[in-house]
Amino acid sequence: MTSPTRKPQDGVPAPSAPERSLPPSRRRDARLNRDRLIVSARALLAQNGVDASLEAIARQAEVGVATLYRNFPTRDDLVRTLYDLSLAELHAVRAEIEAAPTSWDALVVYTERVAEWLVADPSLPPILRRMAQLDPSARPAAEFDGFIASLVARAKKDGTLRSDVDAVDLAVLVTMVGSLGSLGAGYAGQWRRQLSIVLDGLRAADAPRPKLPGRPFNARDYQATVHGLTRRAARAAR
Amino acid sequence: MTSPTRKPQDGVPAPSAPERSLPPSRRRDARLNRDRLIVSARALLAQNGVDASLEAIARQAEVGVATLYRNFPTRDDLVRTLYDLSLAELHAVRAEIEAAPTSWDALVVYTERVAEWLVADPSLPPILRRMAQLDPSARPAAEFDGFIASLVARAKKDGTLRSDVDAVDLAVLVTMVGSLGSLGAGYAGQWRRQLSIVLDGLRAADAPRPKLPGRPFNARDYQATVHGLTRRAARAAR
DNA sequence: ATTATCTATAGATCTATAGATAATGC
DNA sequence: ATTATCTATAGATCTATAGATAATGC
Repeated sequence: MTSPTRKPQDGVPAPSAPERSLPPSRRRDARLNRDRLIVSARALLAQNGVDASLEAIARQAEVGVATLYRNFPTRDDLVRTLYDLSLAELHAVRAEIEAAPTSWDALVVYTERVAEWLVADPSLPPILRRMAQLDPSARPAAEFDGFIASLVARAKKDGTLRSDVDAVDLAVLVTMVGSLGSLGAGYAGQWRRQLSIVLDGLRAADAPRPKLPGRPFNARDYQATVHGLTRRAARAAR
Repeated sequence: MTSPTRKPQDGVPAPSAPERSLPPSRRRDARLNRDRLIVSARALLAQNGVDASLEAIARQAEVGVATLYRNFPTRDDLVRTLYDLSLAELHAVRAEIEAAPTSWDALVVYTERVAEWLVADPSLPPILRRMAQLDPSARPAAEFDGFIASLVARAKKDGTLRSDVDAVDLAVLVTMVGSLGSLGAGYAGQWRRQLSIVLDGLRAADAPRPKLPGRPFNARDYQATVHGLTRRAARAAR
């Protein structure tokens, strides 16, 4: 029943299958091409959304279109593969959370790592949206659910987390901070400041605040960066 | 306080011209068609990004393609028009801010209204991105700049705003909250909770916190809504 | 021998425009 | 009479596949 050929089930992919680029038993050139396709796909999906031209993806990967279709018979197969690969990265976060010394630290690790994951890859938003359409019952963060809920309860009891928020508020806030990835690479680590402010808003009122990380963004760079421009382009245009 | 007259620079529309749908001297049917095109364009840009098919926009507006091209010779003319229309709405916010009794209230009005503006229209993100590419020197919120900066200074002196943030942090946070618009209509007013948490993070540490608005989102609805699904579709898929 | 790649191509859809036809305002 | 709309169409680009050609592993 379970053949060595990968047959992605319609539902959630088995998280036990880390889905390496491909079983290492295949031809070297084939694996290379597939990897190139994945890189190009990430880039073009980030730029043009889920409907990015498949021809363009193949072109950028310096590969014939047919090669793309051989690896990914449909567009959704491609999207699903990118999704699986990204999700595998997220998996590692759980151990990090569990290693945190206090419940509050665990919340910080959770929000920080997940936000970082989102920010680092601007192809994720279109991919996540599409996956949710394909398969609304699949939830990327499902494995975290119960876990985070108990963490939230613990942090409230410890008196570090304000008592009027819940786990969903947290998830929404992380999504929100993660959206700063669309501001472009020039934005660099500034999102940590914003996350820090959000965390201060989540803290119980009497808990002490740490210093904000980084420094305020200068207004000129903000403009350059806010819509995906490089600083150089913005200077040139001015 | 900047000069009342705006340089008629490429792209920055004179704010004195609210750009009504069209000078009322034109043919009735023409105005109607133009309005229909604008509505359809908003819908399809929100759904498919700036590269949405012009043919599809015309089709949805029940109008021939040539009519679209007559009104908007290039895609960018269309985008620019949508941008101008949206920006005109934003203009009204300034008066509201000035009417606020305290500096902190003014900040609340600013963040709330601008976030609301963003959340209400999911076609804005692609439009803003495109406009920034077309014309990097134009800044949608430019008219607010000096104004907000002095507001920030005032709120710090009043001891209501924490002293280690600046106006750009504020702008980024608002953008961030505004991004929740992409979560879909089912999300309704939940973004106000998130904004409220952000505001608490911005408050000076010793200032008292108000209660969060609304109630926590239930986990099931969150899933349904987080990627633009209707609740009904999510239920059906389960 | 097997597996994968590339080239070529059919059919669909899109952009952009020219020319024929219809609706309005004066 | 003027202004706007529609239909039709050329050329570009895209998806998806078939058939010919090349590269690998055993």
